Amino acid sequence: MKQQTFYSKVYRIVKKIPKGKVSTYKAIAELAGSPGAARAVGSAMKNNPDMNTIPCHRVVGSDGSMHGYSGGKGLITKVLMLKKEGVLFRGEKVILGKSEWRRN
DNA sequence: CATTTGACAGGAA
DNA sequence: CTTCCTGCCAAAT
Repeated sequence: MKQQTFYSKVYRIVKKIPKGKVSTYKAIAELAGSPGAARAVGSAMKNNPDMNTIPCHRVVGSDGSMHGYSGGKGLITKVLMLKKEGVLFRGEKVILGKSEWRRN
C-alpha cells in the first residue's frame, strides 16, 4: 500500500484506541494528517466498512459529547459500552480529561 | 469539474 | 446552559 485515503488512515487510528479510553473526531483528524477535518472523520465512521473491527464507539465529540452511532439503540448503546469498558462519564458526556486517549 | 452530504467545532446570542 | 449559524474537509455522485 502506498497511498491510502484519508478514511483508511482514520480507521487504522480508531482501531488503535485502547479499551477504556476514547478519542475525539478532531484529534483523530489531526492524527490522520488533516487537522480540522473532524467532519470528514465523522463521515468515515458513518461509512463504517468494518464495524466489527473498528471501535467507532470510542470516538466522541470535542467536548466529550457524542453525535451518533450506527448500532444497537444508537447513542444509548454507545454510552453503555463505553461505561462498561471503564470510561469515566459525567452525566451524558465523557470526561475527556480522564479518559481521552493519546499516543503513548 | 461542480454539487451535495455528514456521527464536527467553535463562536455568538 | 441551550440554540443557531458559519467555517472546514474529504468522499461520493
